Amino acid sequence: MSCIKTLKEKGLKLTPQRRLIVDAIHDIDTNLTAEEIITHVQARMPEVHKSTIYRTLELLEKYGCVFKSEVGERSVYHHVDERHHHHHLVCSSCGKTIECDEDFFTNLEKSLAEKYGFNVDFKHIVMSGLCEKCKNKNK
Amino acid sequence: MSCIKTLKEKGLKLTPQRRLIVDAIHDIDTNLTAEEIITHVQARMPEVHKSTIYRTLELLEKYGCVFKSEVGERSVYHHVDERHHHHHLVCSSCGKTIECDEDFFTNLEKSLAEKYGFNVDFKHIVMSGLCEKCKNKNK
DNA sequence: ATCGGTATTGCACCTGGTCGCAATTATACT
DNA sequence: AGTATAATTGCGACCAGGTGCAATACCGAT
Repeated sequence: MSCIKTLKEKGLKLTPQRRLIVDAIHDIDTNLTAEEIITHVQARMPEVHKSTIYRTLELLEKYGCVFKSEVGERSVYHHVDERHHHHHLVCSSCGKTIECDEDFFTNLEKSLAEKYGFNVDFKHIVMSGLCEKCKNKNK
Repeated sequence: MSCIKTLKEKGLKLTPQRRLIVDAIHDIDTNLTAEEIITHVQARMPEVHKSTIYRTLELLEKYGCVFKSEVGERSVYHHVDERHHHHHLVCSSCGKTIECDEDFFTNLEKSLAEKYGFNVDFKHIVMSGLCEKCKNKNK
């Protein structure tokens, strides 16, 4: 429930709509499409407009409560786990998500910074590809 | 002009619209947004519908003539250079694109496959972040 | 408890991109 | 050159997501 606290600390208003959105992110999976959030929220409070939801999600991202990432065309939101950061590997065939440790990326991050002076923002990247099952399926 | 050859080889029709789209990809930058392509094509042939352009781009991607990648919300197309693959680092602040060698990613690719059995599809990833200049600007 | 100001909402509209469909056209065959 | 036919086009409708604006509601001060 730290999301609520974060909003309060920033002097933002705690509207019923926002509570519902925060609830959705906590209650359901950690891997939510915008559409799933909209459905969940509107099931309880049908008037809530999608733009309100997108705006709230944007806010929560801005204040570090959720991560937004693009998988294929759609946006997917991950509730931020304060204990440890991790990256996500999403299978483009079955949709399965694997959390992987951020250590894997630190080397790459470092060498790209050294060679090109470029600072990749890995927090906002979700890698897509094929998981083990789907890879073998296609053979 | 190998794109044209590729289309012919696949038994696809060579329409004036398609010629224009292929021209655009060759003539202009290697780093084109869909919108830039649409503008370029419609400047010469105004009736060409955006859906035709998107469909052709999809085809060209399918047959390996271009790479499509998502930067922020928009789609960006890169003309494929047959000589060597490389990855793209796009600065989210100034839009500058850096081509980087694929060797940087092979280690990461390998270790993710070993640890998680996951095969990241790096061909379709464009990393965003901050280039040297923009990073220093914000300080 | 109520009041005022600012944050937030819902709405209507916009944008990039996709899709089904009927009309058109590039090509292969005669 | 003329024709058959399957691929392709343009169109309009649609989708997810975003924006400006007027109306509303949260919350701190009274």
